Amino acid sequence: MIASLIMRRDVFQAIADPTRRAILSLLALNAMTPNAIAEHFDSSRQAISKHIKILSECQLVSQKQNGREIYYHFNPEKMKEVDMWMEQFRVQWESRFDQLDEILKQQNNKQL
Amino acid sequence: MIASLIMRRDVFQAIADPTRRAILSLLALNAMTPNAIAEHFDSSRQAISKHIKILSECQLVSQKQNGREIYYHFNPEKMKEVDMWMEQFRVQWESRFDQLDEILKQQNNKQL
DNA sequence: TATATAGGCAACCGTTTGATTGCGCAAATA
DNA sequence: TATTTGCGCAATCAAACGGTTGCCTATATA
Repeated sequence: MIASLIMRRDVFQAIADPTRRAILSLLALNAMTPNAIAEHFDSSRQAISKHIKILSECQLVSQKQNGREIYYHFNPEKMKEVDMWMEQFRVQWESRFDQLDEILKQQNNKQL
Repeated sequence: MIASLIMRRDVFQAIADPTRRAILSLLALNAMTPNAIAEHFDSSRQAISKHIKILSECQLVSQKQNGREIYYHFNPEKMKEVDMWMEQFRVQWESRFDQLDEILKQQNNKQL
């Protein structure tokens, strides 16, 4: 289908929604069925299913059918993409420690 | 204003847009004016300004006025929030190494 | 076999998004 | 001083989003 090729959801867009983030936090602890997930929220089962569909489309979750139940599993691989994107910024908040290192070095120099 | 209290943007929603992510990548390297940023994109200057406004509202960027020019700076502090949220999932992709550790341990036991 | 349960799919609807256009204002330049 | 430049603000619009409702199929249970 064209949709599966073109519409391919973005991970960043998927985690933009607070409900989807909460679902991911739940699934990271253990795999769950849509109904079990929906019990944790005020929204309807269908609303949650739509969120799950979006999470599936960008491969943040995978599914395993068991009879009429479908267990959704969190897929850490995809979340890594966010982590990798963050890498470019991590240097900046680690620079604080670098600055501290610099200060300590200078103090050592003074002591010598 | 009420807007500044209630509307307070979400960092996750801010980085959902690919253009905004690209802007952040640019600003992480050096502070820039809206016009300078817009030159890197096909969109109009106003479109970019709107993105900048969203990034400002969630404090992912800060501004420093210089005459009629406004330099926008990347603020790493806010990006940390995303990094902190990711922490809960990081365990999962690091578990691969744990599994490797487990295998190595068992092999050592065999050797003993 | 009849009924209840799990869960996907499609249609619909109000709100939000991202982009464009036009405008106004302050700072720089002629 | 007149003009250009930098940039924010407001209005407008199509597309996307998030939710609800209704329906259908398949599996489990009475």
